[in-house]
Amino acid sequence: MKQKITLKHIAKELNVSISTVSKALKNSEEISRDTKEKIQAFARLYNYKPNNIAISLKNKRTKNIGVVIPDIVHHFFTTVIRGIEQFANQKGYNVIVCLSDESFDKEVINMEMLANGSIDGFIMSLSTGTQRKNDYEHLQQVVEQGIPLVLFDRVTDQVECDKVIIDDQLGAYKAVKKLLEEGRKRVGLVTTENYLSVSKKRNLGYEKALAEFGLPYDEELVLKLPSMEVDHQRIADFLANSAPDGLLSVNEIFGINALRIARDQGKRVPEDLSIIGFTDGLLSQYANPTMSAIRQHGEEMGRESARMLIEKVEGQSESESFVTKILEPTLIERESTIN
Amino acid sequence: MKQKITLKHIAKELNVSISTVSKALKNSEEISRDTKEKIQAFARLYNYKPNNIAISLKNKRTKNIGVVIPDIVHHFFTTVIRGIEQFANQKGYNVIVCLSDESFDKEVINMEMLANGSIDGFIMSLSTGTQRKNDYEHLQQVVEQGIPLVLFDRVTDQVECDKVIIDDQLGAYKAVKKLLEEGRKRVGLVTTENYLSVSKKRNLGYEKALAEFGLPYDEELVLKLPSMEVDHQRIADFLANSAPDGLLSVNEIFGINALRIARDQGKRVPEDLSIIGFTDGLLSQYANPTMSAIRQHGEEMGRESARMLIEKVEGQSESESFVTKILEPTLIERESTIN
DNA sequence: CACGTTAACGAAAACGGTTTCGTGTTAATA
DNA sequence: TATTAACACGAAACCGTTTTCGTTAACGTG
Repeated sequence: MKQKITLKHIAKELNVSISTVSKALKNSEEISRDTKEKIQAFARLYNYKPNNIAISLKNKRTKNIGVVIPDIVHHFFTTVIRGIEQFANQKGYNVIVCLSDESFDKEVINMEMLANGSIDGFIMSLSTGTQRKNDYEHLQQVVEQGIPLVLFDRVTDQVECDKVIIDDQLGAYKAVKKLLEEGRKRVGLVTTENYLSVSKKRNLGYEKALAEFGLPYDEELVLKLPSMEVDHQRIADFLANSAPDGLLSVNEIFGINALRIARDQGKRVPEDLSIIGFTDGLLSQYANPTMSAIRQHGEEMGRESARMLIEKVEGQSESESFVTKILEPTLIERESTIN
Repeated sequence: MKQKITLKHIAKELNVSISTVSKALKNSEEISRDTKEKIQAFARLYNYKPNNIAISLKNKRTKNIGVVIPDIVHHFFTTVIRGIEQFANQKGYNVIVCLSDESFDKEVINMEMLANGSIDGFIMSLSTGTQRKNDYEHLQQVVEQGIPLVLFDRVTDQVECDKVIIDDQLGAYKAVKKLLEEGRKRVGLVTTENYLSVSKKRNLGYEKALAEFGLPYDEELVLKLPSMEVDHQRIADFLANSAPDGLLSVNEIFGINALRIARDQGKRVPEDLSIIGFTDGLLSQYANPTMSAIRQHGEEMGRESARMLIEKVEGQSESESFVTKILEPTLIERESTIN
């Protein structure tokens, strides 16, 4: 087993001091041509690579960024991670991924693990647990310690930091407007309880579009599921009883299920029921019929988050100015709506 | 901005030495009751947490594990990550995720970045680039340096290390056997070129089942796509020309596409064409008709990989024995096959 | 009273680097 | 010849811990 070689080894072997070796490998002007060549050759021969941990300790910079997300088996989040990875990697950063599993406690534990020197900054999206509890102490702490933080998608007003979101209200508005323009009279909404920041905004967009078309907000047409779990029965009942002729789903899974259940109930999609879902993932693309969707541009959101974070991390500017970048959602029209 | 507090700060503030503080916080017997209480109270008050980096340097243990995978927007890999995260987290480890993006070069770069002290061990699945190039120098290096390595799913015989795979041959065998038992006479296979370790084995399972039913291996019934890209035209031509009545797809995406294209060609699924795909992901579950699948137990694979890796990392045993854990795949029957 | 014990703490090395500030040697200059 | 500058290198501090090995003072013992 070849042990990793250190500056000390090289120094001893070549009968010079550690500082000389360090400088030689950095091509410092201080060291003579001869010595530099000798040291560099030796280092190359033994494949010397500086120890990241030692450098981190010295520089107080780890070149790691911590990403805390609720779930990873979820198309939207994976695309965001990919975007983060892409940008971060290219800047020489590594990405430490932690899953909060939608739990407040896990979110806190993960952040505390990472906040003690392991990372230079955080990128995160709030767990439902945290949003429900409405407790952001752990985020405040991080910010107060001067650790840069970027929140994406599921954010909160209660923490001052950089944020990247899509215009959820606009997304919902676009979708519902499209449905209303098809001539739909009973446009429904499948969503979650309002503790999720995004759900709230999507509801607003839904209402706005209705109002614009002179339609009232009808509670009967809004199904609020208590969690991310799919409750087939409630969806089936909702579709049967409320009889919507258009539907916006706050996420892909609910949408796909609604589509499926509607067809099982004998409804034709899109003729009898026109459907649009949030998140343009694989499911929407491969559903039958394919499902129209609001694209959230996850990869761009990830890249943007990483860009903002790294800027803060590397920025000497102690400027306490935080920006919220708002991406515009795109309506992707497919077979579940009428073109 | 509250700066992180260190042992040195506490020591100066309380007029004791750094060593005393360190010992007091570890509740050492060496320190008097009084002093310990005073120090611990102070530390709690200022929310002292030891610096991970310093500890890592001292212990030569980072409590980080590096995961290098080809892609993350892929259901199977995300479930594996979830399994790894789950186990690792519970053992106090963090997971650094790197994406090779199916590229040999990126795989090498990522590993080199992490191998210089950032992590205690690797869990990885080979990129297609690496398998095509058939070059495992970077893995050898890591192993020689004594860094524990666990390969999962896409593995190679050319590196001696722990491995976790499913029995791909058995999986394919189970699927094809099922199709043949339905009475199918022309069972086809949609796969990739053989440089992927898993494809090779799945082909073997396919052949084995055919042989068992006294059927010849017919090249016309095997479609080998050159990459992971979906080539609609070739799939359509294949289905039209070779006219299979049963089909095994080496992954979910190819399977879903085949299913779709077959229906577009007027074939009924499963009556005219019975389909089974590898990887039991969301697409299979939500396809129309739902697609039968070979479940690869990604989460278990992740947990198992993490378990084996951490055992090696923490194991004082310098036992140079490597094991390959083989998980049994499960056939999930859905609507795309006849029950 | 001399000695050994013990309790309670501090000094210093170590982990593997970076960086500042000498310092000795040589060569150029006054 | 004395002074100085340039060159090439080393010593040591530092990042934040842990841990070994003193050291000191108080105490008990013969």
